[in-house]
Amino acid sequence: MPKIVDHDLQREAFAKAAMRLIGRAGLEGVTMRAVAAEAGLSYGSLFHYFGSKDELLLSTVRYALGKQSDRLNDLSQRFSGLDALEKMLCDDALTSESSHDVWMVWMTFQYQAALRDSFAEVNAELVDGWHDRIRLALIDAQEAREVRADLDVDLEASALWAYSTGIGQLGVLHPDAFPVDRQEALVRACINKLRT
Amino acid sequence: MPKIVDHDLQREAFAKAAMRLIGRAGLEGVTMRAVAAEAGLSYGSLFHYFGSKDELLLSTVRYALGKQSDRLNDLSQRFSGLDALEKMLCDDALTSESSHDVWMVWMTFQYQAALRDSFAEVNAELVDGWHDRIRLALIDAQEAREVRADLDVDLEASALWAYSTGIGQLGVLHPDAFPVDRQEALVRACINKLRT
Amino acid sequence: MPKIVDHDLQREAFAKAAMRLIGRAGLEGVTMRAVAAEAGLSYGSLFHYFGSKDELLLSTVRYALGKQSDRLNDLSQRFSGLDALEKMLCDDALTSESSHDVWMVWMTFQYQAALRDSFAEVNAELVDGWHDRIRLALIDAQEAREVRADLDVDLEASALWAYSTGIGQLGVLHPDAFPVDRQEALVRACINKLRT
Amino acid sequence: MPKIVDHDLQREAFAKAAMRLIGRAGLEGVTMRAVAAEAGLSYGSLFHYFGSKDELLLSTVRYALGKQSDRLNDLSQRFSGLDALEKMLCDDALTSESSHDVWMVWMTFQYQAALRDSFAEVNAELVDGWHDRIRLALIDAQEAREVRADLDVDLEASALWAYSTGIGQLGVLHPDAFPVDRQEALVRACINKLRT
DNA sequence: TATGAATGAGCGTTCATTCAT
DNA sequence: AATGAATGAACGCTCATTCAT
Repeated sequence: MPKIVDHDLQREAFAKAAMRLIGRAGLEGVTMRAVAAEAGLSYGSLFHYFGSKDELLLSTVRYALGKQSDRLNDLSQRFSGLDALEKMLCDDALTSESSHDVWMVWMTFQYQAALRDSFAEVNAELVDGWHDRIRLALIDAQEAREVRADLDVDLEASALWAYSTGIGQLGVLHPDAFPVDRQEALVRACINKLRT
Repeated sequence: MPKIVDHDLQREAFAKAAMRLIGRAGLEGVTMRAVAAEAGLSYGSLFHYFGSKDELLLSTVRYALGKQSDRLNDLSQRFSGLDALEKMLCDDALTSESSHDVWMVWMTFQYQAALRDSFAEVNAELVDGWHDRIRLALIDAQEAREVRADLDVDLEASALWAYSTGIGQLGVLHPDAFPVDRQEALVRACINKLRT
Repeated sequence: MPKIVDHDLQREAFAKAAMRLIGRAGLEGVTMRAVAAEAGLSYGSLFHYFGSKDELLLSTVRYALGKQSDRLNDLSQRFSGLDALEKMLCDDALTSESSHDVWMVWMTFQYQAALRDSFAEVNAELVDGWHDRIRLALIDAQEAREVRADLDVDLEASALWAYSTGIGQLGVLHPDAFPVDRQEALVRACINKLRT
Repeated sequence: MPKIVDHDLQREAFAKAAMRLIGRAGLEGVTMRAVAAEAGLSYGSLFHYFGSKDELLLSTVRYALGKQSDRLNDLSQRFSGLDALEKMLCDDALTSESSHDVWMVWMTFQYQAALRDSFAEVNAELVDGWHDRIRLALIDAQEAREVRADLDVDLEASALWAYSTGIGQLGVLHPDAFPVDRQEALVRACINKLRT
């Protein structure tokens, strides 16, 4: 019998380490050696679990966003309409200490996806999912008469997407100017403008 | 003093080349060799004009944003209030073909500034300038009674900043989902919501 | 003593796998992982049966040449003189599909033996055996008056050795220019020149 | 002005270094670091002159065989028929100390060409050249009535090719059993058999 | 001043080997 | 005995930077 380890757990450990490094120093800080060291394992080990750096990176983004996705799923089941939207955007946009790393991963990944085909595909699927969620919540809100019947749902969905993207980015890059409570206030203000 | 003019022209030529490369392939595409080749100048001379890669990068961002800043200055002299705001945001946010490279430089730089102290300083000054412009235009609008008197100017300035940041980023990264006319529509819709 | 049989069988399975890999992609294609995979056995077990890669390689060459040696022994018992020589050289030199892997192993091994002492020793013994066989067959032929009495047996043995070496190498490396029937024709032509 | 160096001369220096290493330790001994060290230059320099290891290797084989080719051209101008053939084969086959490295390069290259497409192309051209030379010399000899009129020139050319290949290989791999004078004797014996 | 050659640290990746179960 | 995880040295290659002319 081989040394018993949970393969997926190890992969996750490396993904976590990579996420921490991205959070701390961006993609440039993610060298395979640094990831191994951060995970407390040997360099060679890393390649036992990931065939290449790209594979690790893709796993990292899936891990980082997977957790968030789970939370969003939970929220969209427990709430609906503008309520759900507010909760989702707050959860997503808010760059508190705990989600800082996730946002850095997300930004990094978006950037990479614009430059490299291998990332673009995965990105498209993640991005579309996010956009859809916003649209559906808006449609819900419209049906519940929380927002005007003639609201341009598509446009507003895009607006909210852009808005949350911007808040997230600024929250990460300028935490002093965009502390969490300000981010929350911005999200609320924006959603309230949609209310009938 | 013709030499000095030459000197600045060379620096600008390199900065332009670096900007094009960033627009095409991100920071990763910017090697000193590639910059020299793109500028059609010799490799060694690059180090005569810039002591290091960082210095070149800083010059590049100053060059890229300087042009935009000039345009904004012009706009803020010719217009005021919400009008100026709309023009400024459209000019800034719109990722048409012509400003794609500038946006890429900007995004790249923001990202670097979050990670490296040497960039953060320069970034702060650029960012503050932008935020101030928005605030001032909003105050103008308030004085001209274009917007409600009790509008939280600070908050809305932040919101517009975040909004334009998000539109710009999405415009660069997802040009298909955010073509220029959509970006414009989003900016207008946002500003119109502020109108009394 | 079934264990011992198992042990040898496993070793042979690995040696076969290594031989196939050498035939397919040369020594560079032989990684310990690839050998285990090709043999359909576990990676770790490979090191139970062979203390090192070198040991595996040595076993591989012994396995590959052992089979051929058996055939040659058989031939030299059933035939003698030039007849035996022709049969032996045809068997040995001919790089048909079935013996391609064996030839690749042989070539690879010769090459290694020239570079590494640990292989040279084993090689010397194999090579000497082959040279002796040719000499003995020539002496037989001489005694049977198939060849001239004043033939320089040593020289001709060397010549035949070189000749078969060359044919084998070219057969492996340039199969289009040296198909089996051409190889056979070359061997026959050479031997016929020795006939009185 | 840059440091003045002869680009081609540096490339040759590296090629020579690579050839020496191949002669000493085979392809496995040719690491880019070892080549740089052997050439007495820095590691990074090497990549200034060769874009990749393959490029270096191809240059090495061209360099190694180019010298030989020059000698052969010279011989085939000064001699003709069997005389030329003998001189050519002696020059080519003889693995004296001075040509040991060349032969190792040649063997190594043949082997690689069988395994890698990128080498096969260059190899084909070199190999064909060699085969043609032998054929043409034989035809010359036939016209000069040095050999029988009904000689199968194609077959004999292949035979000589195989023969010289074998002698060369054995000369390199078993220098004790195949010293230079023996190689020469073998070549002469073989050619004399062709004489009318 | 202008050029490009020279340098070496650092990268992602491979791999034989050792270790723990 | 059998398995596969763990390890780290070495490889080819890139690149900002320095140097020599």
